[in-house]
Amino acid sequence: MATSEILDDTIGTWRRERPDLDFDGMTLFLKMSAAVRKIIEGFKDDIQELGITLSEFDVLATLRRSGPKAVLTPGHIAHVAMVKPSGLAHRLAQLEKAGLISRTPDPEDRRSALIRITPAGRRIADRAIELLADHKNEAFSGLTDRQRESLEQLLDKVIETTDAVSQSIHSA
Amino acid sequence: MATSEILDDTIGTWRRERPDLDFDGMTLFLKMSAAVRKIIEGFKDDIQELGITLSEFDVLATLRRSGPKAVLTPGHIAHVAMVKPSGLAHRLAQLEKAGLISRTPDPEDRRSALIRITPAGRRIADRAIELLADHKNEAFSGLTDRQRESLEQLLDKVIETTDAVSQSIHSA
DNA sequence: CAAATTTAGTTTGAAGTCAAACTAAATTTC
DNA sequence: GAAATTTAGTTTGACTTCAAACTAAATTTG
Repeated sequence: MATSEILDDTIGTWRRERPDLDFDGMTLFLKMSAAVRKIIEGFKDDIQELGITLSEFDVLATLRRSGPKAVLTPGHIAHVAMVKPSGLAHRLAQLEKAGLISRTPDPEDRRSALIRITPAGRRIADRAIELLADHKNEAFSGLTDRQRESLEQLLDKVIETTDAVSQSIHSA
Repeated sequence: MATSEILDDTIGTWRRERPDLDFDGMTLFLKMSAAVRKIIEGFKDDIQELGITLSEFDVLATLRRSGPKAVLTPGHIAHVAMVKPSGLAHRLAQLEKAGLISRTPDPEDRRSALIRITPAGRRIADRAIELLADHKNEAFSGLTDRQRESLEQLLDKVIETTDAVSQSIHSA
C-alpha cells in the first residue's frame, strides 16, 4: 500500500466515523508530515555512510555554514538547530570525541564554551551538504519552478500562523 | 528569533558558503519540516491532558476510525500508523494496561492477536480527534480554501515523487 | 508429510530526546 | 558590595523508537 493510499484511507474513514468534524486541516497536516518523513528516511541512509547521524549533521551544518572561522556557543547552536540544550550536550560530546568539533572555555563568559568545527568535521559537513542538496532537489523534482515558488509561499503563510500561536502561548 | 528568520538565515548562510550548490529543494524541505514540527508541538500539550501520548493516540485513532466493531491485528496497525512492529508492541502493552484496548489471541492465526478499542479508549479517542481536528484547522487558517486546495495538490505531487524513490530502493 | 522457509509478533539492547535537577558564573537589586 | 535572581550548560532519569535476535505458528517445498 502506497503512502497516498494510507493517507486517503485515514482521512476517508475518519470522515465516515466523525462526519461532524472538519478534517481539511488534518488532511494537509498528514500529507505534509508524510512527505517530510519520506524525505528524511531517504536521506538517513546517505548520511550514515559518512559516519555521522542526522542529529550530528545538524550541529556540523550549523557550524559549517557559519563560515571558516565560526565560533559558536552551545546556546546559539541549540537555538538554530531547534533542539533543547539538554539534547545538544550529548551531541557535542560525541562530535568532540570523534574529532569533528573542538570545545574550549569562553574567556569572556566562563559558564559558556566556544565550539569550532575541525578540518575533519568540515570535510564531512561539505560532503553531507552536497548529498543533502541533491537529495532534497530530487524530492521536489516533480514540481515546476512556478509550483515550487507557490509551495514556498504557502508554507510561509502556515509558518506565520503556527509561529503566532506558539508566541501567544509563551506570553500567556 | 522567529522560525522564519532562523530558516532564512540557514539558507542564506548556506548559499553564501556554498554558492556552487542549489538549495531550492532544501529551502522547501526546511520550511515544510518546521511547519510540521510546530504543529506537532502545539498539539502535544492538548493531548497530554487526556492522559495519553501522541504515539498512543496514533494507535487509538487507527482503531477508532475503523468503526465500532473494528478488530485489527498488530501488523495492520503498525503498517497504517507507519511504525515498526517492534515499536508497536510497547505501545500496545501500555494501552492494554491503561484499559484503552483489549488484546485476544486470533483463533484463525495463533501467531497473531486481535486488538479492539474499549469504551474508555473510544471516549478518549473521540475527545482527542476533536481537539486534533480543531488544532490542525487552526494551523492552516491563514490560507484561503483555494490556497489549501493548491497546497494539497502540491503535496500530493511531492509524495508521489518520494514514494517512487523509496519503491525503487526496495526493489533494488 | 517432514524439513525448510516465511511470517507475526515480542523481547532485548542501543541510541536519542527531553524535562528536571544541578553547578557555576554573571547580573540585578537593594 | 553582599544577597538574590537569572542565565549557560551539563547531568541524570524516564521515555520512545528501532534494529536485531528470538519464539512460535503457518506455509511452501521436495
